[in-house]
Amino acid sequence: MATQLRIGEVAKQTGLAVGALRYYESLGLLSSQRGANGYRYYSTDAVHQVQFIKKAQAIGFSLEEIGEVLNLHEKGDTPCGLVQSLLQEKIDQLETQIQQMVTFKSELEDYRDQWLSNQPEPESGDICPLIETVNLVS
Amino acid sequence: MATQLRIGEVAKQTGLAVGALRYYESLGLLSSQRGANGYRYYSTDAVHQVQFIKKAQAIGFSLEEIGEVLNLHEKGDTPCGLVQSLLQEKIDQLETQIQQMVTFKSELEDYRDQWLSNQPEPESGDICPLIETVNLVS
DNA sequence: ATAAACCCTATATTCAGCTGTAGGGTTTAT
DNA sequence: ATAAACCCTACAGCTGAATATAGGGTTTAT
Repeated sequence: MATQLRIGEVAKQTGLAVGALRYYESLGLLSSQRGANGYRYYSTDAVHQVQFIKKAQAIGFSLEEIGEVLNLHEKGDTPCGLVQSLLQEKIDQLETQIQQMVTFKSELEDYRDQWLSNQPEPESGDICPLIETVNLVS
Repeated sequence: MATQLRIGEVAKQTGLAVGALRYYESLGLLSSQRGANGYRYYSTDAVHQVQFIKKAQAIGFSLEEIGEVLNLHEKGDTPCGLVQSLLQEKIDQLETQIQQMVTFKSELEDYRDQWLSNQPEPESGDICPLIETVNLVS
């Protein structure tokens, strides 16, 4: 029989707040057994599961995605295929975001440099010519 | 005397939703004059100011920051110095974020490649070895 | 004259991932 | 025996930038 841990002990061992553990339970990411006093009791597997959740978060998974993975696991399936495709999705999204941010940063630098080298004449009613000259793309 | 616009007309001319304009007013970013019927009336300057807000947003300013800029402007000051330092702040933040995302993306690719080339043996109790082998840094 | 289109306020809701609080009950250490 | 430390539920709040809804009043077009 595994040692039964109370929520504070799980919190201590995982570094999560007690409230976060209860929150995870409300999302169906973590389950517990209740004692006669109403307390949640956890096996050491729960600690492992929380660590799994933290690692999955660390590689960019949302709690909802982690829930899907854990659901597959609970059904007895190996969720590695799902993990793999989610991971590839994250990588692709990161690449897209990085490209967008790089482009955006150059645009901002261009605005800054243009303005530093050649301050536009303020037109009547302008608030700040630096921004007034921004061309909205979208 | 400038033409007085109703909120729907300002919305149409700026592409913003009516609700967003009222929201901006609640934040102090936009002001209007009220008619006897309670309607908001705007000058064409308001359209210009909304466009300013949109441009400032487009270069990464939060509504709160835009509020600071507009407050300076309303006090009669030229807010370009503030705009310039906020802009430099955005550029620096972008650079930091880009670096973090690039690093993070490589880490994810490493995980993916390691796993593809050499699938770790699942240990008993593992949910998915791909994630189980993740080393948390923080 | 009446309906469509417009306007108003006030409140609630969304996204995510929690944290904080109030008002209790339980366990443990002294 | 009593206080500290722990646990419970239920709800509110936080971030930011809005959107949505309910329940009304006004203007405009036909």
